[in-house]
Amino acid sequence: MITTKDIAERLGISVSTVGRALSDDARISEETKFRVRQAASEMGYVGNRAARMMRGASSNVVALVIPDIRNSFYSTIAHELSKNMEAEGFQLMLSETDDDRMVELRHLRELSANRVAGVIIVPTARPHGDSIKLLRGLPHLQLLRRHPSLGSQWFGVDDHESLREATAHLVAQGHTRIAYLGGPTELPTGAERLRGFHSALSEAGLPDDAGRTELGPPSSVEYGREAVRRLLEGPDAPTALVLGSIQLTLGVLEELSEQGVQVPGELSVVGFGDEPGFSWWGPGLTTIGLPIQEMATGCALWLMRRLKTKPENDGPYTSVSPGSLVLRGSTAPPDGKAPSSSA
Amino acid sequence: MITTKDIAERLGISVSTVGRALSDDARISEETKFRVRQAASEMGYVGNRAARMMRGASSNVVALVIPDIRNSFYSTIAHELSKNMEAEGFQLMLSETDDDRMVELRHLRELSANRVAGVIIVPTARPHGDSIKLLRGLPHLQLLRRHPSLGSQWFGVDDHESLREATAHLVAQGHTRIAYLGGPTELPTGAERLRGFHSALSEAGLPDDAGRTELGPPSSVEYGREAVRRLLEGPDAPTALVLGSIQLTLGVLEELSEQGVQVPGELSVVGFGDEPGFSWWGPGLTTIGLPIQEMATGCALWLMRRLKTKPENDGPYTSVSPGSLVLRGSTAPPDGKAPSSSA
DNA sequence: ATGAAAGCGCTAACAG
DNA sequence: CTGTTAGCGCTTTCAT
Repeated sequence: MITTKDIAERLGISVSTVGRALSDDARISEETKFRVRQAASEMGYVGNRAARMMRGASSNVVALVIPDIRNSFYSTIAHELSKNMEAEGFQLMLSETDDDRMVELRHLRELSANRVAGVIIVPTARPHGDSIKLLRGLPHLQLLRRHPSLGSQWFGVDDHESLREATAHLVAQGHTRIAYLGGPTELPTGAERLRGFHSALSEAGLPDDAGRTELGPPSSVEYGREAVRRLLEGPDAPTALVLGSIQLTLGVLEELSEQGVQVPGELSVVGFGDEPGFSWWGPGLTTIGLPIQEMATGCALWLMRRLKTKPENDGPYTSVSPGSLVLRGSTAPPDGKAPSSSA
Repeated sequence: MITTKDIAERLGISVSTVGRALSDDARISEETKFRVRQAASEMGYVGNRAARMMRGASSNVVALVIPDIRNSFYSTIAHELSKNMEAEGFQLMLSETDDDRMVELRHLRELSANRVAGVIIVPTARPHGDSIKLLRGLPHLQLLRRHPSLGSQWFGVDDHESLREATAHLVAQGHTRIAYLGGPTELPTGAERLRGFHSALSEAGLPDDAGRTELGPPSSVEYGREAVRRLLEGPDAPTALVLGSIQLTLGVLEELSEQGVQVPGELSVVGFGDEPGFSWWGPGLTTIGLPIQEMATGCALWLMRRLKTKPENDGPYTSVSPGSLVLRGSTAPPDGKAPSSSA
């Protein structure tokens, strides 16, 4: 690897002159600057950021710590961050935790060792104590999930309201046996979504046992399939289903379409998230659309600004983006037998 | 940030003793080691990789340079790499090029400045000369696309054979007006897939004008929609369609389902890739399944090994994974009017 | 307008 | 068993 010293020797000048020329210092003659730049380019010189960091320069790397990039939720976020950051000269490090706090900790150790400029994290349910300590030393931002011990900078969506609205939509259609299938309540998102579900039920004055819930520890496609199978068994199966996780939604859709369940005839369904394919599933999936793109952009811009301004303006910051119900064909009043001419 | 010097001062010993204790050097007494580790942990010491790199240590970062992480093709790859690399203590840098050679170049500059340990790249159609130079200085590996000037380490899928097989399937069903819709031929993948399409036609002895092709410069969902609209217009519209890009497939499926085109009645379709949702699209999408997971794992393992063994065993290496046709319901003999009792 | 030298944090060679 | 010293590549005083 070529260094400033190599260039200096080649031109018979000192390293400091080379350094100054490359940083376009005012007191270097134009001619020298030209010769230096020429040589640098010819020799394929690329400045060593490690060395610069030792002199106090900060890293240009921001890390994104998420459960799984295959979840399109997260890949959209990653893309949006990457795009916004590239424009500002930042690079994106990708760390997948698989929702395992130990993996999360290992990643944070590495990120800290690499002295990344900042971290955007979707924390696991209960981060390790050391993870919390490590994050204290790094400018960071929580995304979607919010853990109290990880500071008060947070970007997320209105989980409670999104599920309340989705459930209310089913209630308005006359459903009285509604099931909710979502992620674990250990996660702040899971808890909020479940709360939203219950809010809608109680607002409608429905009895507590109107709502049946299946809360997966694993928010996986496979679990979604199993859970919906379980839900549909038995005599008083629900007539409607609201979902609280993208992965679970994918599983449910696969299972329902495989079992040939009539939607919305036998069962009304409201999905979570709006993936490619949701629109062409069965009668079109009515689903909770999330403004992840906007959220991610906001998040990127906030962090960029935070990193560029020296002062520790680490005041609490919270951004809650609203979801929106995307109405398609997968919901209808219960007992499809009676096509019901109600509005 | 805590340094070894801080620890040394606190314990009244020298920095080298601290360094050795932390690296579990044999000549340090167990007691000192213990005290050092204790202090390090208490003080929240995290080694500075930048400093280590200046002493010759190599980075533990591998970069993945791809067009767009939202393409599930690439997010699957990213996940697989990440998983395999985390196990070996490597971190994954994510660089999106948006298929823009200038963005690609900027990323490679940064990666080089950061002295990343290695690069896995899906190159743009014609990488910039400087990009080529930069890559020469970095251990790297091409993925899927293969550009001759970027070295001879490559992992990919058998694009030619995959499309040949898919097309042959349609030919076998009796189609004689088959369209191919794929990415630009400037990309090696695009060219190979198109070649596969033509191979199948000529093997079947079909006239050249049997195949109609639409080659998108932009492999986007939107372009897929437009293109299929164009294809279906006019009197001698094709009776079958083979696709050569995931994004285009997504667009085509949306458009066909929106327009209510009967598949396979009016049109037989073979998709590219196997995304969630392809199985529940219409009659189930017959599609070209790709072993991306295996490919990515192979790729990760190869690079890890390459990075761990000092010697420049940069011998040419090529790995071609075969695709496989996933048969579902979207293809049938032409002229659906005659349900045709053939096997 | 340019050089010389110091030092960032760490490790390794060289003394004890 | 432990300390001293040098140097990785770069920027930044402090001297010319």
